[in-house]
Amino acid sequence: MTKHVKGAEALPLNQIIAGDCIDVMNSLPAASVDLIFADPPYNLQLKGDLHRPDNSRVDAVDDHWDQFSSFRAYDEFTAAWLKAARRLLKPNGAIWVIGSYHNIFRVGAALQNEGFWILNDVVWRKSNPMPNFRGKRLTNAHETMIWAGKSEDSKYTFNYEALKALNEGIQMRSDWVLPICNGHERLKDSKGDKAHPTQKPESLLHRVLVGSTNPGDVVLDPFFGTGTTGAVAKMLGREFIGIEREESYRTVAAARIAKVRKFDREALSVSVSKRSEPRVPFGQLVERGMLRPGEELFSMNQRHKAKVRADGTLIGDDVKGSIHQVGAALEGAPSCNGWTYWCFKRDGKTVPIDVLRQQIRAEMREQ
Amino acid sequence: MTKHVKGAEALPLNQIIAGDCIDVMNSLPAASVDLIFADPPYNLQLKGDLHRPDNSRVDAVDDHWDQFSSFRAYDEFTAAWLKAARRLLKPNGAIWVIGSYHNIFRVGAALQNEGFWILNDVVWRKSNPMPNFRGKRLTNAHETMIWAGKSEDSKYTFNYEALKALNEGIQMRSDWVLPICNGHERLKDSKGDKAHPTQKPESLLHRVLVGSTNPGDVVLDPFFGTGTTGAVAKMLGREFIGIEREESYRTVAAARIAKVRKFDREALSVSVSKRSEPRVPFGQLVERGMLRPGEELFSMNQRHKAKVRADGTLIGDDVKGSIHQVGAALEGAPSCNGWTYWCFKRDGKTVPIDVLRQQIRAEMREQ
DNA sequence: CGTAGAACTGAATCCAGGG
DNA sequence: ACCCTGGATTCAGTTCTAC
Repeated sequence: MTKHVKGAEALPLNQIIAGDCIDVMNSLPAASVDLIFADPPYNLQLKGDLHRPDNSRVDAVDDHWDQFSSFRAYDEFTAAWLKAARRLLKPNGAIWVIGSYHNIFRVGAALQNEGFWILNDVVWRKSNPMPNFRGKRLTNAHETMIWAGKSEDSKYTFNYEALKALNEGIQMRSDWVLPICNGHERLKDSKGDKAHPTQKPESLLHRVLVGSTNPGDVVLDPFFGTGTTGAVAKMLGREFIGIEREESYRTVAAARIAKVRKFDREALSVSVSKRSEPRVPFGQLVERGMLRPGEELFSMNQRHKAKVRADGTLIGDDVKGSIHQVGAALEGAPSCNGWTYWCFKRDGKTVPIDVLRQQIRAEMREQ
Repeated sequence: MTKHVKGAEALPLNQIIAGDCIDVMNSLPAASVDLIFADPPYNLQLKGDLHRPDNSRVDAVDDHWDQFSSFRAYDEFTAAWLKAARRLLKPNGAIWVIGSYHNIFRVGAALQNEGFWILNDVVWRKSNPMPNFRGKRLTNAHETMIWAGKSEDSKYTFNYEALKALNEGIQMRSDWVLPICNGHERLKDSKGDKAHPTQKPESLLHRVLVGSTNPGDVVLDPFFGTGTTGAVAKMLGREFIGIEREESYRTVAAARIAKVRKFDREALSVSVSKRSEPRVPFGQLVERGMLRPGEELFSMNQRHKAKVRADGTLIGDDVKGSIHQVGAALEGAPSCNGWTYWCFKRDGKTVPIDVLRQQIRAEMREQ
């Protein structure tokens, strides 16, 4: 299918175009696209191998397309594809770009330099990220998306009520908790290996497209990969244009999209987290000043006491550890629920620490 | 209090220094600070706040002022204070910078350009953000912090076990859910208005300082504001240096910090990693007769065995070497922790050799 | 057939210290 | 500076295998 726009050039809709995205974008008619979703190379700069504690090797992103000789080279690449992308956007068009700390700051600055107007940065909080195996940094548990209008005065599309509905009637926030793409959704090649190292979950694109496009809008993805953007666009009744350099990815994407039915909501069902109470680490009571480091806690039976430390552990006579561990040790029990075991004193009264946890949970429910 | 460092220049500790942060930082001795926490301004309307690297002021009524020159001026300001900050850091020092989508991408790119090495970007997920009243965008529910080492090979401080303890035994992630600063913690001026527009919560600084400094470390905050960094540093037994241009903020901060009490020493101790335990050569177990030369060791999975030699090496089928080397070779693994891999037999029971190491370490602690 | 437990996996800038 | 070696280090899943 092609679509004719003012200027008589044809727009190749619902196709995957082979080639370098900058060249291809430059060959398409200007001001013809409503939304761009881009998942560019992150320039991860990985060095050696990484092993899990069980000695298995992590299958890293070592593909040639992620290699850049320097930040400067990456910046030039970024400016070039953003320029081409901006030309394609209608005046009221918008763009989403996803990245990690390796590249997102350079991408964000480049967006601003090119005249895009940032509307929000959105954090994808992964419910099941890969841990930091060596314990040398924080678990890298999120990626960042930037949502920007073509210019400061673009009348961008924002379906406020639709997103609010997706969020159980509460205004959608800038942090989205979604699982990574695995299980059956993760596309495999003929050998059973993952077809693409960085396939994005459809739930993420669902939220992006519901929130910032209308049915019939044209969505372009210059780094199409295995076509998550195209698959979700088709389900949601949006038109897509994919650009992808690697033949193997194009093949997988084409087969995938062919199987998609419009309004195929089944594929989007995000595993709903159990409706259980949120976990509140004891350390949070300390960080938030509800209990002071050095303060004494007393056991329910008044037989034992222990001091709170700055890291949210307790120290008693010859025992250190979590509220549960210290409670268990002092009672000589195999286990102990520290939340119901320990109390603190306020104004002469003895108060169970669980009261403070309830307080935090109540706050969390409010918004 | 001042502290004298190599080079005979005095470091003004636990003081709030009046002045422009770039000038003040340039007047302090190089390589003298362990950590910098910075919450730089990012209101682009306050053009008078911006300084070029040559210290000339950006003219707010400049006719040529547009979006582009505004970004350029902000970039120059950012590069200038980051350069000054980097000079102050010890080789193994690190920096935290907090910002929002208005400025954080420019700050992140500048950090990388100046040679800092990003360790994590951390999302502060606000549990009670201000809603988006007009319903034109997503609720801006987070801010971004960047944690970076002075250089790629900095041996930065990371108290992994302490943060894990704060999170009740689960590795700390890059997204931190903490409430915004309000209630009693929020400082008010004499008229009852908030004393500072963007006062950060102490819980945020608690986590930053527990995780990336040790007691006694010097923490500098070039945009001190009402002194959250100083207040938490004092509580946690860290030394602080604050720089603030506005007298009203300095006054509020000084009064605030004077009221803070340091936690006692025991409360400041945190959970430590096994890595900090003294090293015990396996040969010592043999020398001390805890294991006899010729004795057989068995792998944890019971699949392999090897004999102890008099020099503290093992000999198995076709392999000789350290407990680690033989374990790795037998398992075909890239590496192996021999201490947890090998067991010996005593009175019919299988005992991990690590028990003997712990015995030696306990003896070492006694004296 | 169902269930329990083992195996596997994910955009990762993932070691420190002695010779 | 490099080279070598000891030895510390994981969370939330999904899929596979054994019984």
